[in-house]
Amino acid sequence: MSATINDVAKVAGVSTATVSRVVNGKGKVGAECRLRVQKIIDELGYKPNSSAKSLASNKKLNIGLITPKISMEFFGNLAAGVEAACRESDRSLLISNSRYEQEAEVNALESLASKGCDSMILHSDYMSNDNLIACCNKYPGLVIVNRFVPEIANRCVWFDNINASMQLANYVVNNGHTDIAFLTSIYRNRDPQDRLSGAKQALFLKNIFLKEPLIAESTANIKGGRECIKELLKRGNKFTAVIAYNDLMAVGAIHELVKNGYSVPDDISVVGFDDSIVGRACIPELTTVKYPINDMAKYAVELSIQLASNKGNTTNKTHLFTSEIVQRESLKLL
Amino acid sequence: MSATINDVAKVAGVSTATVSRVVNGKGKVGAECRLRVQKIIDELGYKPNSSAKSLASNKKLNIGLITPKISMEFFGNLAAGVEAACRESDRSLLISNSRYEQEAEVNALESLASKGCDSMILHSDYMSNDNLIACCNKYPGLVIVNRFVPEIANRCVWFDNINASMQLANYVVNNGHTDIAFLTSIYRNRDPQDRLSGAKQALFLKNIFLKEPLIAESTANIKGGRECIKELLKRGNKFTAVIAYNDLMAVGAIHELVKNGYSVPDDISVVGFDDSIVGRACIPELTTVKYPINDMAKYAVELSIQLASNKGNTTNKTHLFTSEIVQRESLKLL
DNA sequence: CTGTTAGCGCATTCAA
DNA sequence: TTGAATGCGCTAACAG
Repeated sequence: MSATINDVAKVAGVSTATVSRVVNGKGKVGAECRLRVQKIIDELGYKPNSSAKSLASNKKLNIGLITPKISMEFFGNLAAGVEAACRESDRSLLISNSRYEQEAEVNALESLASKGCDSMILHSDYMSNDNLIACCNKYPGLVIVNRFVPEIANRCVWFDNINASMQLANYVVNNGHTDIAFLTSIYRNRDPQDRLSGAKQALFLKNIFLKEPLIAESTANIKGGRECIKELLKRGNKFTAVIAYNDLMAVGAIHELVKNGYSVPDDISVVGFDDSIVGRACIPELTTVKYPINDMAKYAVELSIQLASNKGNTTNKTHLFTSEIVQRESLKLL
Repeated sequence: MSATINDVAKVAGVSTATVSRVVNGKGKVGAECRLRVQKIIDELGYKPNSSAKSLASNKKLNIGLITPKISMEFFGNLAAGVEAACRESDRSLLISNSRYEQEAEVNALESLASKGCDSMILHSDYMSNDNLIACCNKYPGLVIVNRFVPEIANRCVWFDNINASMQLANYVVNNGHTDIAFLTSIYRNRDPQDRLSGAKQALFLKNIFLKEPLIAESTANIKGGRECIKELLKRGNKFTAVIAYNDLMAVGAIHELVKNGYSVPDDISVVGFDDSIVGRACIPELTTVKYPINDMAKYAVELSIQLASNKGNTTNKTHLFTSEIVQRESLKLL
């Protein structure tokens, strides 16, 4: 098979310890000796075996990412950010899909840890706070993305959905809307709840009450967005703006509104959430909120590496990212 | 740290070999002994260290995926398929982005191999056939996705872009179009070339000549699609249908056509390629060609595992996947 | 059926 | 500055 440290040592006429030193740039090695060894390394195409390396040094050089579904754009962006940061830190990235199953999340954590991941990034939708806390205690290099749990604040790289949703709702109101509908996800996990409650709060402060008849729920995809609009239209309550849980639902909403003869945004405005590619694909292009997942991913990697070397030594600092409204065409401006 | 095989052996009062046997289900172990050991394993939460495992057994249990950019939907789907297959085969997935850089592809291959990936899946856009052949010789478990190189036919899991493009072009012609424009990518890698030449051939067989004035090129994204239409409109040649290199360009084309007062598909039809989510987001929804990347990914994993255990032992069989037209709304039907 | 032993490839003492 | 020796956690003969 491929050359080992022994082969290099033999050919170079030195000990494996010396080869190890030149490979890792640690310890003292004579200048000419270093050159000679390096030459052999290049000639033989020697690459250290990372299993042996991590076994011997008890240092893990892998970082694990657990995501519900890597094929979704949001998680793809998360993975891309993590990958970039791994590359910079000369670490390898292991990926595991949890397919929205709580048990799979826990298994993945265990599995990745045993595969030499000292740092891990977890996007968890369904694990309870207590479970999350337990996991953080068990794995010092674990970082939680897109959740905030006060007890492990320093382990959370998160985004304030409530606040972002308030911003968005205010933006809609400030552009003249008072009859506002909200499209939420049928899956009652955190994000939809937070975004709905943020919108409610913001509207409440403007003396607008977001009540049941103007809230529709369905699956968090294009089809779900269409279903919601069908339902709202059937109910017959007036609305001039729609705030959707995410861009996919917003796009579905636009489709269904157009199909029913409404013009977006002239008759009805629609805004989404995430700033995903579908928002740029639909006509009119979608006004939405940017979720800085790529930046968060990079940050999370740094944090997890630091945590892993600190043995999870935690400060009180948390890691909160903020949003930004992306103004495009689907919200009519005053 | 976490429990090792030694801890389990000590507590259970057996040798490490026995523990190894029950963990791996290999060899003979007495029934009650197995139960006892298993109990200790569970109590201690023992998880085999995979570095030690692969070092000792000289078996690699990782599979590597090299992709230009994991955040793109197409590659995300590729990754998802690979991940699913890895899960079934109880292997870990390592991911590396090559960012469309040839050198990065080679580095990633080396790096992944040294990280214990005996199986690898590579999506290469820019490596030459000769390089690809060399890599396949070097890495017995390497499978190439989305390229066909005759000399290593058995290592290629591919899709016939030329043929698929011919199908699509025929479909367009059969629905009454004769004035057809083609939008291609400014990056002259394989896929755009194949799709363009496939369209040319199909049209040629119908006595339609796809000539320069009706071919526009730009970046392979939404913006590029818009640019192409701008250019075509400026040139002033008549066309009633547009075939785009991919869905993103097709969506951009639709946007620009609509902006210029054309109705799609009533005035001008547009078709894309890939069946990506943006095609379902635009209005009208895009008629396109399904690229079965998910199936191909799963297949590629099986193949690479088999190849790795065969030491690259190659048959003459190649692995070709076929396409399917996805009929939606952006092509007016006869 | 079970235990003993010898490495896998490397980093890291400790001597020299 | 360099080398020899040890062990990381595990598997795989080989004995018994």
